[in-house]
Amino acid sequence: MDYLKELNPPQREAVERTEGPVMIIAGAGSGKTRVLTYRIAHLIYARGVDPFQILSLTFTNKAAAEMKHRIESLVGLDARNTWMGTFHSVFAKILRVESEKIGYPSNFTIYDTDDSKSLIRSIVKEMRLDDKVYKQGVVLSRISGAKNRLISWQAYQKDPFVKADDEAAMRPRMGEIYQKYQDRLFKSGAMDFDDLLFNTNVLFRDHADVLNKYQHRFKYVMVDEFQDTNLSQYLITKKLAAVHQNICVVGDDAQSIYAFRGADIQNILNFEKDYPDLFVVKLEQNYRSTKTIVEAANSIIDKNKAQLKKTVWTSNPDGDLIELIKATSDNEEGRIVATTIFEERNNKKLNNSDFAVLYRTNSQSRAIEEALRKMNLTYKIVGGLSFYQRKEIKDLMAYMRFTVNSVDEEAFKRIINYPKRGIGDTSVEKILVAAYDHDMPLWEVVQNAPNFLSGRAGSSVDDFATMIKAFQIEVERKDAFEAANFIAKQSGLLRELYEDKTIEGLNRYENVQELLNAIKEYVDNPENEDKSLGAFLQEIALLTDNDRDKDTTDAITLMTIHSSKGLEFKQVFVVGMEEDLFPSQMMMQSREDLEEERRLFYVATTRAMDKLYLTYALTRYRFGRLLNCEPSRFLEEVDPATIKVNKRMSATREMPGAMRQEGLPGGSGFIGLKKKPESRVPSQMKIHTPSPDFKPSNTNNLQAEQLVEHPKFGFGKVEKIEVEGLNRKATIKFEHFGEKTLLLSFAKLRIID
DNA sequence: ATTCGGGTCGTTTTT
DNA sequence: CGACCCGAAT
Repeated sequence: MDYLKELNPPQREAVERTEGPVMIIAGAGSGKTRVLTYRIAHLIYARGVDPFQILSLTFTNKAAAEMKHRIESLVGLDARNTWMGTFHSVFAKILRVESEKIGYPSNFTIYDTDDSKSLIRSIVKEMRLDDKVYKQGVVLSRISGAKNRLISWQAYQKDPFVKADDEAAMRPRMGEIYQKYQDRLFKSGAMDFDDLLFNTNVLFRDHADVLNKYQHRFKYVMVDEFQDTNLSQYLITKKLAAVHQNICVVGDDAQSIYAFRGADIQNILNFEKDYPDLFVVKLEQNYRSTKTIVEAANSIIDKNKAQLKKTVWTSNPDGDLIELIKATSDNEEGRIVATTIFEERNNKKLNNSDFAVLYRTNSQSRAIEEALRKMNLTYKIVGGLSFYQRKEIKDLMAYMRFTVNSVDEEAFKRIINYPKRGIGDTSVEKILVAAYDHDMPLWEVVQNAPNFLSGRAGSSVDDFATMIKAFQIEVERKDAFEAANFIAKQSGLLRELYEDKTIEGLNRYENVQELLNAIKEYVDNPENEDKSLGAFLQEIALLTDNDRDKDTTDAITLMTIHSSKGLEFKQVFVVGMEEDLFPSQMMMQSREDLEEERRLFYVATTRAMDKLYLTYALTRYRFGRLLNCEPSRFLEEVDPATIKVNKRMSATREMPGAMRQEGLPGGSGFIGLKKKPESRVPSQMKIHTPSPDFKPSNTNNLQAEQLVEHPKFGFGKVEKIEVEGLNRKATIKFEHFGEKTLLLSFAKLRIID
């Protein structure tokens, strides 16, 4: 039991108190993850609990993976058998087994936000409502909010308060949309994210035997980031723990920053009421930050009324004062951040990865990125467009989804005419209408297309159905990887991408390859018993970009404060400390909103271990308008004893000589990419027939000014040649297609001399 | 089937 | 300002 010696008394108490309801209030940097992992290890080691009986729920896959990894190194492979994952993934797994009891197929699809929005759009359109009033986002968040509070569409329509709300917002038919939305999801054999939790509640409510089974299976239930749970999640946990009462929640009310998506801070503030014999442990010693930073953070959060009393302290050294930096503009702010990182890194022998720049809104990253790039500092952006949201990935996944669950409407709409097979919107509409009019499953209609569509469209859909049937046979016989490969090839999707030799096209092709690799890895992983495509799809539906292998490159991290939770860095910059930006003007409707912004500021400051910088700009552009910015009220709230106003770096300042030279190659420090412009090729010109004698030339000696022929884009003139790493890129101006940049190692070009 | 022009709107984000 | 959506025009 050596590991217990590594813990301080409250941590140890939190680990050893395994029986009965426990709430661990864990201040920032107080070793929360360590306590959680040791607690699980302790259950297995000291108490002899079967890992199979321990359920731990987290908020991100990353947190779950990290914890699993740490337990494994503590306990060994036994740890594999504990149930650990996000609320959504754990209950998706359970629903997969039990869904038929509530009328869903066991191979149900999970709709992501895009699918949900697209479905809402169709419904609003079909109801002939104004989509400017019933905006997808608004409608979805309203429905989502209801589901998170366990309000079914029936209850929604009956509730007079809800009704009054919707009418006041000039959206009286919201209840109807909710009903139709649920109906369509059901008929598509699909659940959205909120349904995974909502339906688990339904399952446990209506099927006592099922609830009983899981209540007895999970003798110990643990919830991480408890301050971020919504009602739906909380009730599931409560039900599961009702028999053994071994429920342990870990959280920090001071870091509750997700109210806007249904998290209810009252869950943590009122937890005691639900469990009168609750044992509360407070972890108040901070191991992460300097005294200065801890004091500053405390001075902010103390202003909040709604909070659990605790005093976070540290025995770490005082450290440097927080630097408050005033910049004249957002670009200067970026420059100051970049030069400061550059100097600090060299003076203190730090790595890029020791630095983070945090902002309130994603759009603020631009100025910072520009400045970092100019100084050739490597950076990465966390968040932004996810891998799984890329069009090419969603397309292939839609094929796989439809093969597995051939009533999935959103998947159907995505692939029925991509690659093009002459089935336009009208035909698609006819198919869907037919399905609803005759109350037939979508797949029935597709299989009998000629009955519903005339002429060419009918036979095209027929061919499509034949193809899908071939896929289904493949899926039944082969594992996920082989089936996915088959689908990617036979659908024509891979070929479509392969033929596009532009940089963006290559990226898309590589992305698809990467997805296929991920499937291969999934199949090869002995931990995954079910190697079918269906099983893989279920796994991947709940992944986000943050879960993918992060590159090992040493880079400065840029992200929003929200996504910084749980992380730590030696030096942290919080930029954009201006009134109305942070705290955000849009957010500030009530005292609660101000308090949430304050907690957000608390989260930001407590990411820093050694040094914290707060910066603001006096002018900033927003929506094309020049703003005059006042320093944020938060700057006034921070204990002034912890701050020094940095005159040295404010105002205009010379950059170090080495940085000043013009024409430094900018691009190499650039890892993150927020948005890739799609290459737009005018369709009439798509088909260039290569000359009969077309043979790709050796492009090793390709020069500017030379004339070339491309099999797809036709004739063009080389504008310039660049070297990027091992690759050479040629920018070529084509007769009809304009400028394209091609990678020479891939492009097939014929040199015309 | 695509493209272009006009109009709108603009947090935070996980699953 | 600029991204996105939609409808009119090709």
